[in-house]
Amino acid sequence: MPLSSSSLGEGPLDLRKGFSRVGKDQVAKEHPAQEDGSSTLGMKIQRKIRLKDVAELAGVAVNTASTILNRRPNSWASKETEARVFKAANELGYRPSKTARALQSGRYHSIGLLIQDLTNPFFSTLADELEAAVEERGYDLIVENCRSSLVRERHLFNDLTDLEVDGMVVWLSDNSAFEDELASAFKGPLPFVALGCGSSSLPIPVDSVVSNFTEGLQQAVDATFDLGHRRYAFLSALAEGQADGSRPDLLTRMLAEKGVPRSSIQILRSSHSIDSACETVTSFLNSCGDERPTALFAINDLSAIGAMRAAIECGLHVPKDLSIVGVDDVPMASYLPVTLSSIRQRYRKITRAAADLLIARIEGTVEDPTVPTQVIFPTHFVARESVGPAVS
Amino acid sequence: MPLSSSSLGEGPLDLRKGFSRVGKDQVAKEHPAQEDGSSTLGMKIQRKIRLKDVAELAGVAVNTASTILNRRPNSWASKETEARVFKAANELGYRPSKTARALQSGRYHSIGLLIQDLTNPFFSTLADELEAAVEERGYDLIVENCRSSLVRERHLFNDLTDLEVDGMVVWLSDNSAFEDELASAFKGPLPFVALGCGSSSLPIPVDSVVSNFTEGLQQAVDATFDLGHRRYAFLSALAEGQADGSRPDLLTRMLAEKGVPRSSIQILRSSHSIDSACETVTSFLNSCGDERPTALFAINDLSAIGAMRAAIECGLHVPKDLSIVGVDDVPMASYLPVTLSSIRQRYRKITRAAADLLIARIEGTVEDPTVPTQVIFPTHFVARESVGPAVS
DNA sequence: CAACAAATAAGAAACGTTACCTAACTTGGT
DNA sequence: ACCAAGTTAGGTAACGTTTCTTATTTGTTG
Repeated sequence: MPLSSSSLGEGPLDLRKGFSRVGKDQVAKEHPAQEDGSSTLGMKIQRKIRLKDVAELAGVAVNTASTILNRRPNSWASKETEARVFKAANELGYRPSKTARALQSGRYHSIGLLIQDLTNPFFSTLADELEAAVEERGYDLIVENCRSSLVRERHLFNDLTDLEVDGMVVWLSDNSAFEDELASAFKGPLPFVALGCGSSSLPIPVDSVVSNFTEGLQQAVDATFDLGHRRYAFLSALAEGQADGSRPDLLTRMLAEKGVPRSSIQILRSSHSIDSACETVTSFLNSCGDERPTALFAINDLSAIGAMRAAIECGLHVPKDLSIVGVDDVPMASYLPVTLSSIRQRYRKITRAAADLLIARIEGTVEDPTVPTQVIFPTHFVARESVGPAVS
Repeated sequence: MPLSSSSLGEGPLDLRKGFSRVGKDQVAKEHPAQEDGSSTLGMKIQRKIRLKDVAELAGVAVNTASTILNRRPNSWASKETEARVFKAANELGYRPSKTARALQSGRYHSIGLLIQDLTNPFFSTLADELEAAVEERGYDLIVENCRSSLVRERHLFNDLTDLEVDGMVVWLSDNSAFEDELASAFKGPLPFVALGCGSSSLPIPVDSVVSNFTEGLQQAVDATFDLGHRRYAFLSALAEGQADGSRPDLLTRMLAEKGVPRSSIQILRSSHSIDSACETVTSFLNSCGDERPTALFAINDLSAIGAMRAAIECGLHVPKDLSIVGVDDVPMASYLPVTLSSIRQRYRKITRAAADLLIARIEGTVEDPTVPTQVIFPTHFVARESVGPAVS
């Protein structure tokens, strides 16, 4: 999602277009002039303006032009040539080729973000925020969307270096499944930051920014318990160990401390999508008779919405018959017709921290590069309409 | 969002990583071997495997290796050398440099998508679908997110050619504001397809894929009118002419045909975001006394959700006191606690058509390149819980 | 006035590919 | 034996930058 951060400095450089590609048949090798000849079809074809053209117009050598346009620190061109070069660049509408630059310098000025599902508001918000964060620092964001496919995820993660970015921010659906790759990738030359999942599951030596779900979950448990809930359901990920702030065992333990037995806690499994959650919960609710839970914790807000829908379809009222808690606190949560209680993650802080960490790595401004940094942000429970007193 | 479409064909080419970047201090210019020396910090640094290395290991020239690995049609290498080259590539874990390839060939194997706001489920779904569509055809998708900023939008659109993609799919918030740029960009060398907005507003000679909202809107008008609604509100875009399937005038005209006077139609304006819509509608509802509309048409689903929230906050019941209709039919619409009635756009079809059109342009398989193609998809009204009988 | 440092500019070699053209081996038909 | 055609492989020049090194000019000083 690059907002072209033209490296031409403050030179006004009108935003006129510098069209590229001259077709296979380039005429006149050395004379870029030709003043845009019209093709047979009436389309203007204009060859790409190269640095060389600018240099020629300004009457300097290409490297001189390069140095000037890039405002390189050491090399001091005279004010006069500098002006000539800027003028020429402006006149021709010169736009540097990122590709050539990247090939030569090995720097891409862009950062990748690996996510599971762009369709999930959590991830799209994350991407949006991260983009803003890295852009402030002069990088473009390239989103790698796994589209909920695990094979795609593994594929993409293993091919990170194909990406040709300066660094990666990765959200993995299951860190433990990638433990080895993560550790070895961290030793590799491509800087990256692991995001999000696993309060505890990161003994892996990797730069990371995670949310600590213990606090938020504890608050949610306290709140629901105080409202009289004694039978719980937990809507978890499809596979054991998958990204999952409020892991089943964590919840079970917290509830156990309050005297809620394991037998009063139902663990449901679905994928992270809204429809899958709805399906799972519907069939669960249809089959659980009297022992129906009064509170349901979902793995994320999307699933929570699906669960809420399922409850409603089953003729239950939220929160009277079933209280529902999500995770993430996506922006939409507070606008739903029944607002969703959720365990809030600090998007903004997470993305800023990730950007800082990663860019420090990239630019080498990190004290000891061998030791990984871990940033942990607290979460907290936000109570909204979807949670109410238990009516057992 | 590139899923690296390795051009190495079916050669199994283990997915092991080919790390790049050797730091500023490259040793041994000609001997890539060096068998990954460990740096002082214990990090493996491995220089990028180049085609040259593969060629050397296989005992052939680089161009030979290139020809073989790219399975170029004409040049026939012997089965034996071919095998040697593949083996060498596998052994070294060779991954071609997209950058170098792009620089040389002028092809990027990627397509850009310009959208207003990644955070809006409509656009993230669109991106998701388009990515799938272009990926099938061997292209990566690069998302350009305007983050709801008009200046960013104009900036990005004007700098399209900086992007270094093979083609663009652009959704513009207001085609009319870009009319000139659109027309001239279409004549430019960068193929692009305009998306979505304006049933009627595209006399501009540009490849485009649009939804025709007339049908869906008519159905929605019919449905609500039949349910007894006689006072309407229309939640429109902030600026006149902004992307807006169910333009105020269109709605007004349809209602006029049914005998609903203009004075019974309130036009509200907000930006496309959920919170802005909620705010606008809240203050409207608080100020409209007895003449409160019984049906509200929103410019998109996000606004509709905001409006629904506003109604609820004002103590109104949806749909008893206020029926609400959105536009887009985002996946979530049918899962909300009060499911949202909406005018459905055919995401899948739109994205496929756009991909087809664009790629045909890119690959030059278009009969007459001077004449623009317009694809129009119908929309239709999907009735859900948010619409009910008018209780005046 | 010679000499030396700074200031300024240019030359040439990368970066990793692909494209175009030429050269060397095979054949097989006469 | 010999030459066309066919087959196979290599040489070299791009692509548009940046970077490293070298050359020129200018100004200052003993």
